[in-house]
Amino acid sequence: MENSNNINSTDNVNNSSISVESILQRLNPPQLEATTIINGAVQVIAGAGSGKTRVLTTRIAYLITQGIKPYQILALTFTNKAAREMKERIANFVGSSLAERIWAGTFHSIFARILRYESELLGYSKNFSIYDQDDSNSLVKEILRELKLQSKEYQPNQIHSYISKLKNNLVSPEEYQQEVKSQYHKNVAEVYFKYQELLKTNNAMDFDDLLLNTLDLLAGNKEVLEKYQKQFKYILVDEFQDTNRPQYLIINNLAKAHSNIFIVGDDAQSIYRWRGAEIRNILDFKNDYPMCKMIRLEQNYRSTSNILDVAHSIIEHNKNQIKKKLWTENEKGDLIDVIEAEDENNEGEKIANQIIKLVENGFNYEGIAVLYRTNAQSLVLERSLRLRNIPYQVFGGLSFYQRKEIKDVVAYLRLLINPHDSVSLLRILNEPPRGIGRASLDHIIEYANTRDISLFEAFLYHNEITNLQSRAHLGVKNFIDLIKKYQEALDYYALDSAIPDFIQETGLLDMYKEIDSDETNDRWNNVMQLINDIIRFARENPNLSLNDYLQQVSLLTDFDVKDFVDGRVALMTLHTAKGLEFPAVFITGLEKGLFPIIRNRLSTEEEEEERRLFYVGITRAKKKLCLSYARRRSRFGEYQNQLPSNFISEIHQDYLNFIGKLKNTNSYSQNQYKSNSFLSGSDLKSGNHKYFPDEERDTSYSQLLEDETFHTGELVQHSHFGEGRIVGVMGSGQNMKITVDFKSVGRKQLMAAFAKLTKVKY
DNA sequence: TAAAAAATCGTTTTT
DNA sequence: CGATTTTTTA
Repeated sequence: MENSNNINSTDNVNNSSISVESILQRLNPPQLEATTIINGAVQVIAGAGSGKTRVLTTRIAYLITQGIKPYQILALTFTNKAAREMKERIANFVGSSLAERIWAGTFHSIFARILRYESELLGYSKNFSIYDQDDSNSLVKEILRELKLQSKEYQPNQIHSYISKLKNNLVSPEEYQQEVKSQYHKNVAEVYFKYQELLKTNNAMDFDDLLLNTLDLLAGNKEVLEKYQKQFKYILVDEFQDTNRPQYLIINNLAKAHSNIFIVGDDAQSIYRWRGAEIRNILDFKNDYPMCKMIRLEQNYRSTSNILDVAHSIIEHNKNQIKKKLWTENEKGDLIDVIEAEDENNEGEKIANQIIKLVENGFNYEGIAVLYRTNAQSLVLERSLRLRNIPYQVFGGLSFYQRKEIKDVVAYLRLLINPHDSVSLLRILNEPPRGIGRASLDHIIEYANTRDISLFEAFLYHNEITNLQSRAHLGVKNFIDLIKKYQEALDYYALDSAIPDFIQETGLLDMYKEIDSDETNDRWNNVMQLINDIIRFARENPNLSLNDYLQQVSLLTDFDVKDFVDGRVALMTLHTAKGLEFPAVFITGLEKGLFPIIRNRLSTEEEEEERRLFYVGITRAKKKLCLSYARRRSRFGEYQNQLPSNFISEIHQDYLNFIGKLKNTNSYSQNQYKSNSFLSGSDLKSGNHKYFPDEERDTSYSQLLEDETFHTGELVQHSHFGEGRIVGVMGSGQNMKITVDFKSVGRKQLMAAFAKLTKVKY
């Protein structure tokens, strides 16, 4: 049996460009072991840059050549993008038709997929909504309002993160309710209770539920468990150090039938403990799989030995860690540069200078990353890079799908397939205004509560609600008619015709058009982009539904959506940088209080996690590492004096090369920055021509965009608006907007990152 | 009820 | 400082 499979897959291997055998030969002994021991439990401690991804992909390709069917392989990664890239690499070995069928994805997306098949067993219908943090907060907020708990002690996001913590520790509302003593916590317990209840009523799951419900499903249904145990004969988990308890229990349930489980991780790179990740999982693994083979990958292929030494000297300060020592055959390389800056603007400027120097010395823009602890730091850095015409790309932060107008449209769509989703309903109820105010709404909510029905059902019975004004009755009626109409339309019309009509009829677009401001124009354009995206999705996937589209969208992050573009410096948080590598890395804001970050006081555990984060940052660098800090930094509009981070003093000074040491001059006065600040993004919004005449904009930006795909004056093709000419480019990073003069509809501002424009050659 | 004015508060990090 | 939320007023 194995033989015939072998022949089949060998055919496939021969058809593709690279043979697995040739790759196996290039692995070092522990890598080879990790790749080819395919049966039983294997735990790999993979140091930074030790070829972990290579092992994972080669191993999966090897499994397939050994006759394992791709759908029998479950590979769990940390981001959708990592899964996608892994599949692409495996496709090089075994062809894309096989690679496509591997169950590779994030915990959340894979489990969402399983839950959709099995939802009815848990009392959910197939079209359940997935609530992101924002949605969950709204739900908590609504509950707090109902329970009259709207004081400072009860902040929706804090309460939600508390509930989330309880859920990740597998504490049910009932258990928590019995456990707590103080009135405050009793109230929290009640919110928790109500929250879970409402999620069920809404036919919705939050991010945590995707894990917990999967766990319940497998623990409570023998047949289902056996079905998936039988299917997933080989399980691989990447970034194991960042799994939380429910994730561990799920994998454990799935794997215990055959114990073919392969986990890769590095305790030194555990940076998500605040989100519930547990080191305990690594220790428990050895107990649950006593026969497990332990492999260490300690040879680093990425960094210079200087960089590696510095990383090691940092992580050594942590008490809690598995002892290991990375080594490399790479050259010593340069010292680590340290930049001292006057303030955050000066920091940005010096980094920009340094980047220019690096590029003069043979580095490419795309090989450079600027990392920071908090997203808020990116703004100043962006401005500095812009001033020096350095092209860049920001990852993370607020993504397209988190924009208000996009979330609104998505809420409309969710309501169509899951009308019980009260969070979505409340979100768009008065968007545009429909004459249903808070008073009316409270009556309807009360009606729903007393009858134990969903909010939408209460809307349907609005005629029964006596204390409603006639204006509210009319508003409600129009609203439910709209939803009902398009619920039916979905049965009869194709997605790509029904959805644009629906969104048109919601009145959202008209509302944006009525007020002619930059903001509403942007929103109008963004909604149009989304509509195009849906149309494209519908045409590319004729057998998939709106439900499929929505589930996909709700689990996407900015990082998943955005590809690295050549010729641009990458800006992102240290967390986002995990798993990546760059020839040159800048780590910014190394100041006390900022990195390591301090909220109240820093516990040893938290400090160690910050240190691991620093370690992650350092080990992203291949050739060049540069650290920077500022003497003062503005916070909430006011300057604060800063001290260098103790992380810098933890490095042996022999490794450091201080550049641009500060003299006590006033050359970087506030005034100078004030005068430059006209270049800031907010002033560049369209219509602000008093600051920016056309000629001036052209010269300053055509230089900036030298490496861009789009230049002023070029002809482009848009999937919806047709052909047009670029008349301006402004903003930058994920907010980069280009103004295009379309033949069909005239001038439009488009988000470059999402417009999917193609160039017209002439 | 909706728009305009005032007040508040924020900065961790993300699936 | 600037975005978001709450309060006031028409």
